Amino acid sequence: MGDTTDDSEHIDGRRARGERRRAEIIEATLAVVTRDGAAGVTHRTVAKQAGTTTSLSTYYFATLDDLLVAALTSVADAYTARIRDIIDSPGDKLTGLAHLIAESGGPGRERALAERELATLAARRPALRPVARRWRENIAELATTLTDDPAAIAALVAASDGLCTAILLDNAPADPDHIQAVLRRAVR
Amino acid sequence: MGDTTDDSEHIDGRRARGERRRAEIIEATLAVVTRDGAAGVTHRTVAKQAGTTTSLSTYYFATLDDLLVAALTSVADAYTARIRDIIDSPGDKLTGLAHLIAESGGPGRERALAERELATLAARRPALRPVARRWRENIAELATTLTDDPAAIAALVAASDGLCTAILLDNAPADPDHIQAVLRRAVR
DNA sequence: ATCATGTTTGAACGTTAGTACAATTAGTAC
DNA sequence: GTACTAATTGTACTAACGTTCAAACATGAT
Repeated sequence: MGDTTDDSEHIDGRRARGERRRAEIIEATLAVVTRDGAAGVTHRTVAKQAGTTTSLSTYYFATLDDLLVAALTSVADAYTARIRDIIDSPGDKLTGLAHLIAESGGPGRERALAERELATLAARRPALRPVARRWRENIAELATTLTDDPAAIAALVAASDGLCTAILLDNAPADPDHIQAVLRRAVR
Repeated sequence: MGDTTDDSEHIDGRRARGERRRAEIIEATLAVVTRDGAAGVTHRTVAKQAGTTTSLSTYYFATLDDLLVAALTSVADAYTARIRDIIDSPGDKLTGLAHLIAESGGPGRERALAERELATLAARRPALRPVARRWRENIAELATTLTDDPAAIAALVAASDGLCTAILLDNAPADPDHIQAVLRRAVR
């Protein structure tokens, strides 16, 4: 997380510090979403979480919307990277996906919850829609390595999403084998 | 609040009026959720939408949470009734379900959006969780008329949920035939 | 008519929100 | 050093929030 680009020829130190602050504020935003939900995100709560002042939050993110967009983008990027890892790894892809989904029931629950909350937000704000769609597109990309049937691809995406919902709603540890069975049924 | 503490048979007209008001406020709440999202729900916005005063909203729903619970329950009840109709009707059940889901992309989009928003809210408030779960349980009930395989039932529920997400996110009219194909793949 | 009870209102309380802005600090270039 | 710019702070304003409350109203029961 903390890599500093000090090896570069001539970097404006102020800019580097600014971008670090920016990242800190985004991280604080996600922490707030995780703890209190998207409704709990205000410049004040985020600033307090980040250990700075309210005005600094507005300095980097002029409006609350900017802040939420940045936060959603960040969390979506992280999740996307996980899926990409599964696609690129040599093992069975459905097994990997099943374990990733199962994380929503364990320690990754709050992260998954945050993403879901922000995705719901996206349904109403067109600016956030492409970001929210990326998760689905990546699952679809994974599916194309398994089948060519468009219906099967759609089925896998839908099943992944629905399974995630079920896990979050049940609030119980999920069984990767069961998840995998449902997924496998979709692409079969 | 007075419940059915009165054992006598006479009808109190005031009670009927009160329950009508209550229903109006719930309807207004759903209208607000539809227009501005769950974040836009305040006693003031709801009251204005219902054409009454702020205090009347708090009179019927002491806290904002009560209001949201009532609204979510109401919309879940309506959707549940639709699924029950499909279960009880003689025609092909997956065709009926597919058309119901497809409505999320047409005129029923805002209604579906409201339900989804409230369901997301449920993930963080345990009080709302049972209500949110009912939708899934009814789909499962429909599935039991088609198969005994638990994995197939879970697959149908997950697929229905995921398809709904896709439709809402794509914001395009949905093709019932395509939906049906995905659903049929789940229970096959 | 009188009473009791449910309904409705308007105003007010204290709190917190978004936002703006002048002032201050800190780093960079000259 | 001075000048410039980005980063940061403290403060203040307005608007809206949830909630409370005493009073007024409406209506069915007696």
